[in-house]
Amino acid sequence: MGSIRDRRPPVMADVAKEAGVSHQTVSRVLNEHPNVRGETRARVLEAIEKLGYRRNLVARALVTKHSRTLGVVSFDTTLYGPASTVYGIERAARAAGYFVSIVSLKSIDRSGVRDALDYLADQAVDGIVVVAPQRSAAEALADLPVGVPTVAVEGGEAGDVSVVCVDQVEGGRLATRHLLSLGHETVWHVRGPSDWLEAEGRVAGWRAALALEGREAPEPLAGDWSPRSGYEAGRSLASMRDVTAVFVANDQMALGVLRAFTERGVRVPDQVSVVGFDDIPESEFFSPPLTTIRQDFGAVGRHSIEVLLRQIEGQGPWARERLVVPPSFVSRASTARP
Amino acid sequence: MGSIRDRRPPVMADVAKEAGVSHQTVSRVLNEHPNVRGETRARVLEAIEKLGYRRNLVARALVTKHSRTLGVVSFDTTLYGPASTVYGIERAARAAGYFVSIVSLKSIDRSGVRDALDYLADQAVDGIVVVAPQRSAAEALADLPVGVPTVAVEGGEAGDVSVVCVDQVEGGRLATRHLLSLGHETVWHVRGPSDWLEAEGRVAGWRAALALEGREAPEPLAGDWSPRSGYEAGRSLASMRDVTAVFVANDQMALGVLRAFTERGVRVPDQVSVVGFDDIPESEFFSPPLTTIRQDFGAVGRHSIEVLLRQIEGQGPWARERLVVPPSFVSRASTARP
DNA sequence: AGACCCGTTGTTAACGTTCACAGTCTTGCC
DNA sequence: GGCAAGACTGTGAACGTTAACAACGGGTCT
Repeated sequence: MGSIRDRRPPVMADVAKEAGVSHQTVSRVLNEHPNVRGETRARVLEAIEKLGYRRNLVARALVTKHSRTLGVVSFDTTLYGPASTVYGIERAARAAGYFVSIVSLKSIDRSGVRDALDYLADQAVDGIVVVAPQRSAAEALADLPVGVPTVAVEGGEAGDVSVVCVDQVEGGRLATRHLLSLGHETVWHVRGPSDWLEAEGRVAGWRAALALEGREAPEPLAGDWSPRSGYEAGRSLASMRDVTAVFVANDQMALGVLRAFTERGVRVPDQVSVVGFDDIPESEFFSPPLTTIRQDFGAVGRHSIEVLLRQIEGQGPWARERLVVPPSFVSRASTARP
Repeated sequence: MGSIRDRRPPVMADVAKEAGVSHQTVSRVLNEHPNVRGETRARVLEAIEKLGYRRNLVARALVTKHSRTLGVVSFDTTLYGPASTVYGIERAARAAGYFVSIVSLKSIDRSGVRDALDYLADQAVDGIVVVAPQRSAAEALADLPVGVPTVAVEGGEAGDVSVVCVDQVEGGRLATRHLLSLGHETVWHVRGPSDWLEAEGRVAGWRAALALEGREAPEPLAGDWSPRSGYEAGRSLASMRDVTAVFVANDQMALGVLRAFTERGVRVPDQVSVVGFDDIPESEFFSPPLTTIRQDFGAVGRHSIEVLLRQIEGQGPWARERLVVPPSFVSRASTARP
């Protein structure tokens, strides 16, 4: 028995003594090594229970070189998209027995991403997921800390990391095609910031769908994802004569557009049809309920962990994968025939 | 020079050899111990730079017993409130030089919280922040792993952990008082789930404000924070005759209420006034823009880290603190005189 | 019967850092 | 000139785990 003042948590050696075996046998039981006699295992387990032993993961990580921790670098986890993605990542990681260490960046510039990566590398993470929706972030992945498996979510082609993303181009196409199929002459677009790859993808899909039908693409209106920027774009659109259909690059901006239209007396969908992007939980209850393109953020998170674990747990040089999650069209009440 | 195939990252001993000092001196330089000669320090720093040495935080944690990692347990980080709080926590923690390890729970029941806490304790976190808005989560804090400093965010009184929270009662009062002061006879309430402390607090504030003016409190309508539940409550309210003012327990449900009113032709604020809670980024662009109660989630996150670090870095038994962040009233266009 | 294998267990040595302590070399001061 | 105090540096031993290897016993095969 230890002294009364022995507040030190029990270690493997204590368990070993209690069970009358060597510490190595305890280790074997803990790691489910096959070659341990059933009775011995039971005795060890009992001793563990009795002493309330918990294995020290730090010591373990020191010798195995694996921390069973994954790093996540993300941009503004307050936004619905990143928040959902990170949530999916976290759940998938924990289900696989990994911890998740998170770094949220305020602005994603090259040095910010580099710092975050270094920070995580110091902590000896086994792998890193970078939610890198901006071009600058994607570029920062080019000069990665070698040796640490990495997956980019929504990232570009830069560097040779695996990428998991939603097919933004297809999403833009879906939205635009829907509006054209209703009979609209052309479709206007309120786009996201130009340094966001997602914004570019949606623009590209919009243009492609328009081109396919031989329609002229009007000049897109610039937004920054915020409802306010959508509101301002909406005021501009409301003052134009020939606008009958608008594809807005995310639901928050679409809300702003709807608000501006309401203020100006433009009726949706009677006079103008609006399609959003993301399918945030609120969109269904906008006035009118918003037709939009759904991104399955949960799937993106799960897949990114799958790809990452394949790299971590597989051996040898990892193949660079590219996994694309398809978006889906959600029909509601904000679109109609012109 | 190491061999050509020497891919092993450099350790302290390598730096020491390179600089012609002992490993302990390298350690001293790294830890900014004062008693190192300037020239020696320079030589060590140079060697570190040359070899690209990075200190192994795992080995360090093993001996110091400090991982410089904080654990965060949260419920559904997809919701705006928790997401913003966790974001604030993460930023404040990193600014203080701590890593943040996150566990998101799907449902907060007692055993779920316990598991999460154990999980984090295994990882040897230096402290834990539990975002525990539900009664059951608050209860789970009662049987905490001893020895690990813990702070509850939005938690109740249970257990003897420090608490940082927004004054929900005051928020409920603010909303209700505003409506009464406009001249409404009474104020209806769409409440949050009954196992959420925040929901209870808002109900209490609403009742208190009503009682203060000697008004009868109508039966509150139950919601679950989702826009849909707000929508359903809104339909009920729309079918009642004497409803002129509604205080909705969060902005998402308020959106649902507005939607239901719009569908039924109930004009806001002309016929009915609506006040929300949270001030999510979207509320300003609802139709009409929503009068609401703002919670400063960022401040909550920052304060929780301050309290936690005070416990970690201070010595001796920590005093149990209780820090209350005041909510604020945001006036927009969804309220008017009856 | 002896060699050999395999299941089971123990012994010893890492892993890379910090801590405790013991030196050595200055420096200042009587 | 000697001595104490302090600055600076080095040595050895932790921290708690897993890896590598050795040792032992009983069974099987020849």
